[in-house]
Amino acid sequence: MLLRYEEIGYIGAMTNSPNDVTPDRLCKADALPPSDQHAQQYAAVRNAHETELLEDYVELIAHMLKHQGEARSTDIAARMGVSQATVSKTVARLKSLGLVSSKPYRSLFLTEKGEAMAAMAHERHAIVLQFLRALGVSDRTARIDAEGMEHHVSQETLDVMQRFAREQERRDA
Amino acid sequence: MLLRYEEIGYIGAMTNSPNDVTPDRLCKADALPPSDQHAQQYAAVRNAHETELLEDYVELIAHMLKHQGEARSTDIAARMGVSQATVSKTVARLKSLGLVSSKPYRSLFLTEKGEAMAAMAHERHAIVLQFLRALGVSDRTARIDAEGMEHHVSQETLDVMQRFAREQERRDA
DNA sequence: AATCTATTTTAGCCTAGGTTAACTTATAGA
DNA sequence: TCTATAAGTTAACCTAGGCTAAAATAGATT
Repeated sequence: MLLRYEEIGYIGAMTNSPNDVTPDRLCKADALPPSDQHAQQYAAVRNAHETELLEDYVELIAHMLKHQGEARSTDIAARMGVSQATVSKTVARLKSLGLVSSKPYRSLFLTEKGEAMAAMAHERHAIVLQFLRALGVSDRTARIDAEGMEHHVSQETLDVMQRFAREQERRDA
Repeated sequence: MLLRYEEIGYIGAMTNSPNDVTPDRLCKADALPPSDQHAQQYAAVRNAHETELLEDYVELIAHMLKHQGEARSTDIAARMGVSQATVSKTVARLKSLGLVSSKPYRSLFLTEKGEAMAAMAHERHAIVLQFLRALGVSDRTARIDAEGMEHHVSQETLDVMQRFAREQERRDA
């Protein structure tokens, strides 16, 4: 399925012969978007990186609050595979951002803002995970990949993934 | 499609009644993997983060060498949407890692190692992008998401994606 | 009540990746 | 050839996210 230029969208007006075939066409299909759009793509990735860790934390904290009743730094550290000191520092950042609240030396709670973020992160995560499994990826791999992918999936793609997973589910039933 | 515990794999031996239905089952399906496995998942993500930027750079440099004949810092800076100073520093790192070679104040080249990395990154990127388009995601969104996702997709998932994209292509033809 | 242990925080260190501002080098044109 | 401008580098700074080691606190036990 070779894309037409019009479908690619960013190529803009075709200047040279629109009917010639492979070599030129392959070259163009391999072309990068214009600089400014490309820069926006990278910026989007950098942007995602900034919130990734925060989302992982609040998602995990929410889960712990729900399933264990409390969220303790030690447990977070163990689950994240980092030192307690790292958790302490990151939690300080979460607090300064108004996502987490706690009294010193006490376990953690989410603010409303934190809960909202956790809910969103959890939903995304779940959709991506279900999607990967529906695609036929093994559970173990799906979990690993979902963890990394979830922060880089736009709403549009998420919708497509959800639809796909539902279709697949229906087919399985 | 509710997963059986056995399919999930990490749950291990079921202790309590294996035939009871929704509430317990839903709860378990929502459960996290055991701490050590979970920690490995996060570690995989952190690991990916370390090479992400390097991969993006060599991929971009390879593209420029191929299509413009040379790779200049200014162009990289423009495409990445960062300052030249940042490029300079990152390139220094790429050089120290033996991925890029250049003489001071001259444009850049890839070492063999750098080319190998670039080729891999490019292939992954292309597969993810084609997959997203085959799924039905718009080109613009597919590009953005592919940029972020490519570094977090395992070989297993990549294979599945490639197969899916080919199927879809066949169906379109 | 005193103390021991587990947990949390703090301090000091490191690397990566970003910035601006100032400096150096390459190169094209008068 | 000289010089203006474009391109690349360096210095000094910042934040995030890791680490270890040491200090502080909470809670349980005797």
